[in-house]
Amino acid sequence: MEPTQSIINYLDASFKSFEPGLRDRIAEAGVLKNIPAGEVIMRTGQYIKHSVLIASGRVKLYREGDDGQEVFIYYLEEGNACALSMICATKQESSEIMAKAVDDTTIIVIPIRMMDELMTTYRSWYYFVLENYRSRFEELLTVLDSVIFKAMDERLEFYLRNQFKSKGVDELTITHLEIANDLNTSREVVSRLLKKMELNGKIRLFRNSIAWVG
Amino acid sequence: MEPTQSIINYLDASFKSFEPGLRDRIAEAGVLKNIPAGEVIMRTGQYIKHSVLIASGRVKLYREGDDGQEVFIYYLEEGNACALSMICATKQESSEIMAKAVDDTTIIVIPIRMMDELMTTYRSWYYFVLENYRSRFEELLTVLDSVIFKAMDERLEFYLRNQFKSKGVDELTITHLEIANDLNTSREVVSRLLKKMELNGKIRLFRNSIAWVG
DNA sequence: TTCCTTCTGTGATAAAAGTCACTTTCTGGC
DNA sequence: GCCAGAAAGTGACTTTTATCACAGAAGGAA
Repeated sequence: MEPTQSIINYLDASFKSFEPGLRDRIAEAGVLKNIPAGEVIMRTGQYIKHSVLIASGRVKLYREGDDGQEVFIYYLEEGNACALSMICATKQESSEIMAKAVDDTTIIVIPIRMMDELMTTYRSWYYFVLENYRSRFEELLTVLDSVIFKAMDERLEFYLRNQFKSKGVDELTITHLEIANDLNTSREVVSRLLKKMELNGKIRLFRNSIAWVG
Repeated sequence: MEPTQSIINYLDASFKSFEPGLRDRIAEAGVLKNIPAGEVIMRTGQYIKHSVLIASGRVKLYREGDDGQEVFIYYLEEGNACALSMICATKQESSEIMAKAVDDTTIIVIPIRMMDELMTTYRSWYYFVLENYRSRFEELLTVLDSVIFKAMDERLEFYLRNQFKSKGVDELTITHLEIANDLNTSREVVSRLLKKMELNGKIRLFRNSIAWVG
């Protein structure tokens, strides 16, 4: 398939709010890039020179601690943009988070110098950018909430709900250690709390996976 | 002083990046509003119908917990905009935080329906909005950091540094209870940790105030 | 099968933070 | 000066979370 054609396909499929002119302009100037599952797209301290749209797949965003801890913040999915890439982009400042592809992911990369043009020419672009920002901002506030106000059992439940919902599954393939890392706690704590949730009938535990009972 | 003139004065003083046309347009369509110290500007769940620029004074942003706790997130100062007001504005969704004037504050209120016009007409406006967003976003990440990765003693120190720096003083008028509320902990914990910091020579404690020793 | 690694379960203990109860200190107003 | 109320100090205790030390279970590879 010819690349320009592909970008249009992705835009039509996942960025439906884009007006035709915007779609064509991005198809013209953007570049498709495939990221294999597990690869890091962006790292703390790295300068960003492009805006990034997620055309397909799923990207996990982490905040990195001083000792290499990686705490899960949120997912970026098909139709999202990396808010930070747009914003850091405008000032070329350094990023503070780490983005890793969890599935095989296709992104559309747009050179930052186009931001001016898109912003002032296409209303649907600036709507998209602001709306994207707003929803990331609120997601960030939600995460902050759960960390500030909730104890670990509630944080865990919030985390699991999020995972089940975001992945659209009722059985989640994940280990206790992975969860513990995402929540910046220890594996034992997660195991114990999960056990408690199982006793309460909320979930069922298996090796390498958790099923939602609800 | 005639209001339109006043807006221009404020814009010239604190929003120097605005191009002349933008300045005049805001002076024309914006409204000045005085908020006495202590008054709430915006509340969780409230719908926002205006964009808000801080012309003078200082606004404290809190995140509200389920039981009425109010945790400090960041300050908005002269020359800042309320990022949420711009973004919620574009979609008229509900706010999730609470903004309270800590000093007597003057704000410039801009009707949301002008966002389209400003965004597409004035490059300095969209730069301003995005840059504002970016910096709030990063501030939020910093707060998240300290909550996720730091124990209470470090959070307290981070909080104090922030206060001293943001207010530009070396003696801070505040009670232990106020700090405890801002950090969502208890007064005793704050008292004990402050005492420890005093013993370590970082600060000196007085009734109703704390002096930075550095 | 037999190892070996990874995942999970669990008790014991330690450390951090929150809670309760009370005292002391300061300060402003009478 | 005296008193009331707010602010701050402190000991004792509980709860939550983290850490340590294992043990058992599951599954893959030789």
